[in-house]
Amino acid sequence: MIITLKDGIQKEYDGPVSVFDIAKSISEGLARVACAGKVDGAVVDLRYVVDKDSEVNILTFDDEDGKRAFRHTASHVLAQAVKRLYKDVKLAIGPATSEGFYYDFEREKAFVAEEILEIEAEMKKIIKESLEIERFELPKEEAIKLMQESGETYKVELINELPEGEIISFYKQGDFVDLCAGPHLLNTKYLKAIKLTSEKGSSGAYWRGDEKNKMLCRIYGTAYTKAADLEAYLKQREEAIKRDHNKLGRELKYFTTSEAIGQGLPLLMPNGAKAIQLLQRFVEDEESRRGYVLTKTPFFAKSDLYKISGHWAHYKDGMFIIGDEEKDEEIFALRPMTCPFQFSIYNSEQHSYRDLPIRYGETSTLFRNESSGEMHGLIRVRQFTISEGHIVCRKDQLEEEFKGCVELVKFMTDTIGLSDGISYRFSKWDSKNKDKYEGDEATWEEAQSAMRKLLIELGLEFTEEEGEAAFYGPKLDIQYKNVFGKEDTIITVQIDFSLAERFNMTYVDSDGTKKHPIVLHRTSIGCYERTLALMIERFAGALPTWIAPIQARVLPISDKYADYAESVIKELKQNNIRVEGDFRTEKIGYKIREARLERIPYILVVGEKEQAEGSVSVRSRSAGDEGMTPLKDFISRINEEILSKAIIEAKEE
RNA sequence: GCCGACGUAGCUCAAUUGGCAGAGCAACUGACUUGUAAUCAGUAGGUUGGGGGUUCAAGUCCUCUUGUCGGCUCCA
Repeated sequence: MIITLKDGIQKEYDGPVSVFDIAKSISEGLARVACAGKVDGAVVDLRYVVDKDSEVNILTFDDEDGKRAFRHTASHVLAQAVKRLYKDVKLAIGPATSEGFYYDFEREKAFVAEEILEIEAEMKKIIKESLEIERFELPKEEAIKLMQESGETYKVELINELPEGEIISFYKQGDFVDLCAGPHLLNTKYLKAIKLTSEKGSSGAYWRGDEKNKMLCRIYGTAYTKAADLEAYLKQREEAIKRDHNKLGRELKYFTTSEAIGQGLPLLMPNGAKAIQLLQRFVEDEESRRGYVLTKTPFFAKSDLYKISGHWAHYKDGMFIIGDEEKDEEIFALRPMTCPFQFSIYNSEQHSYRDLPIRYGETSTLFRNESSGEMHGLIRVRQFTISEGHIVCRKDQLEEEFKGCVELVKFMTDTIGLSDGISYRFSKWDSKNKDKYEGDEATWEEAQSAMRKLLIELGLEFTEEEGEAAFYGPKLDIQYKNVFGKEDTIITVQIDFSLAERFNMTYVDSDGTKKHPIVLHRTSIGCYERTLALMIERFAGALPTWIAPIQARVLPISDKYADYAESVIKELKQNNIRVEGDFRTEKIGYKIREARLERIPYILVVGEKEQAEGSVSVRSRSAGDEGMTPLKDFISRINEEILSKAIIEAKEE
């Protein structure tokens, strides 16, 4: 039997051999760090026996799938520890995640902080016990019986759903048995560095992610092969949280909230309002350059409009409704999206095929009645303003228009410095849940295959997600992670084959017949609040100079140089620099400290020497004290930086 | 909406088993006229998120409510 290894090397074995033994035959060292295997492209357990010529790759913690097996084993140790300490707890599921692992348990009350510590201590004990992990299989009937006997009703439910003939495997370590497809490590001792990250107690999670189901207790943790790596991860997480826009954004006076105003309704303070104004002007100008025409439409409309668009049927829970449906003759709703409004503009005129595409753009304020537990700083709010646009086009224009949207998205994310962190998600409908969507199966398939084709042509790396589409069509979602690792959509481009027909939007084609156009729903920079929040996190509050609310602050050394400082400020203002002065009679070090803490891009110190020479002493975020420069030179330098929208990383301190 | 944690001065945090609400920084006033991350002294600042209750006495206990945070669900 010939086994081909990762680097093309071939090895011959006399008979069937386990993946672990293959690892061992390569080297003892590799066997020690092996977490799983890959045989002919499929991830397998180390215990898996290879019995024919195959390509075999030994996966370690450095491989994504090896890491998953390692952490999945840690989740079993978590479950074992919980079962040892709390007999009455039922097991649900416990997978590995991108950052670690979790396990869901059914229990009367959530686990509190002290209990988490006890569980973690018990886990460490289990690891020290060096328990062998054994795998065994059972036929369906016996598998159900085993789980019923131990009262694991969730496991019984899972087994019942497996198709007949499926291999049902279990993993056993010491006194603990869990239904699991694997793969797993061979012994608990390999889990060198573990930590439960639910330090403040377990959090709630619905069984199978369905809010109609029982709420379970979820404990999160992570695991590494070395204590130092675990420490590094925890440290990095701590550092990331320091950039939390919800804390920094408040400290730096970008926004605040008021209990009396309510959840999800942040107040943009002068700094935040200025940054958003700058972003909006930039976006509006760029869109105008790209052939978008501006609209300005009402913030609310009669329910009639939403009944036509389908929002009333599919999105009513997400809207703020004005009036009482039972009592009032006419009721209104605040707009959750701009589509039906821009469609109404389209419908106010007759269109020829020659008029298309029409690209409508609007800096549009939207209102969505998000559930109370959802709000998060500027990232998830109930009122937000978005660079909203709808492109009405013919089928033969779809490709070019879609690509134009993606190109605009790339231009925007590059400019604002978020391009490194984005990922693309192709969001499809859920054909098992047709009630949630508008349009028939054929239309959906057509729209989705059109989008997939374009995504492939564009060479985008994307994931596919079922059930994430809008009710009217599939989406290309541009995803970005916040400092807590939680992913949100910042930008979206959607193909809609449905609403034009619903809305009776038409154009007269070259053959004189009326046809329904295709609609692209899209944003270019997403919603300004969310985008600003992610920029604050990305830049740790030190926004690029072009968008910084204050670009320079002039610090006179003492009162004696106040007049000169004023003249510098005047000169900068005449050059459209957003500048202010700090005329307090404080020491220069003190004023610098404050300006640094406020992340002001340029600190300009002026005293006797500067006054004599008509210069400023520049202190930048990127280079610190740069010494004296003629004022004119500084102005051309900062103007160049602003004009080019340069991204210059601030020095970490 | 659901599970959990939390809410004390502008900010960060104290306040023993229920027993006089306090500190540092910030603010304000005065002095210092300052050269690249915190000058010194003084003053003021609170219905302890809000309502209700238990108690001789509530920041502390109970209850309702509101807001914030971490998850889940939902979503840009």
